[in-house]
Amino acid sequence: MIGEASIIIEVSDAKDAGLRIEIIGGDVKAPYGDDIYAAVEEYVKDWFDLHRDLSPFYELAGGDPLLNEPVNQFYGLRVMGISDLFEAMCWGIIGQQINLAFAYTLKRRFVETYGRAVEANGEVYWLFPKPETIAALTVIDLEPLRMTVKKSEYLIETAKHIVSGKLTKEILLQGDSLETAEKQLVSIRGIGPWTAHYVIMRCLRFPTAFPIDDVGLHNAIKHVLGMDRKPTKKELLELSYGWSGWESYATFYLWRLLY
DNA sequence: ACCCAGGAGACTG
DNA sequence: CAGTCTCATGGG
Repeated sequence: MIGEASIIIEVSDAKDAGLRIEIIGGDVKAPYGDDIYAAVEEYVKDWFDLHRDLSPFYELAGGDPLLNEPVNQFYGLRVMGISDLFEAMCWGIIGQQINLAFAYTLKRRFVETYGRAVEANGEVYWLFPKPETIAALTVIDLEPLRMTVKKSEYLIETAKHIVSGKLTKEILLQGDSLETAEKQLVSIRGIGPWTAHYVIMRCLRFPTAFPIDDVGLHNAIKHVLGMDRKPTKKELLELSYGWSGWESYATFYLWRLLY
């Protein structure tokens, strides 16, 4: 989205020339102005976290028993962003305490019920629902999606916070402090430590964000170390001690092992 | 039928 | 503040 206008883009590998980005549809009409191209380029750079130099991470990962394998296997992988705060928070709320398969089902129902469809090259793309739309709902409206009543409440309340203007990406980023942003997020009903760190990782892009309670992270560690159980909190703290400064990247690479 | 899932809030000591 | 209990719905 650029303002209220949607732009559908396709990103592909241009080999030595880097990434190839093509505008394939949306609300904008060709010929596109330089401002459109500039906005798209910046969006993709933020989305792929291309502004970040990963060499310090690869340096520490090389000597880390947990990260050595995934870093070799997925070299070049970056933490993919969710630039829209509402979308990042919703995805975190939806993903709480359910398996990923069901989480994807719920997200699809949510988006295809309350989002906007945009067609390009004969395919339908869904824009994420706007907070104004969700803020106007009641839990009864969300019943058919079959998420828990609590999740419905959390989504609607989060939408209202954003619509009020008191919760924005810019406000969370004021002070450039993970702790400050976390404190604000956790004060919202339905946002606990896991979701706060998930949002700080995917949307605010702090490489130090660390959803340490994440079950996927626990299972990935169990897998890499060949354990017959998940690691305890104490073991997690010890194993992640060397990740300082790059916790979100360590987590993201370990998640990737589970696909 | 059973256990678990990219947790959070309420309650207790 | 740190543990424990409860919740709610579907996947495997």
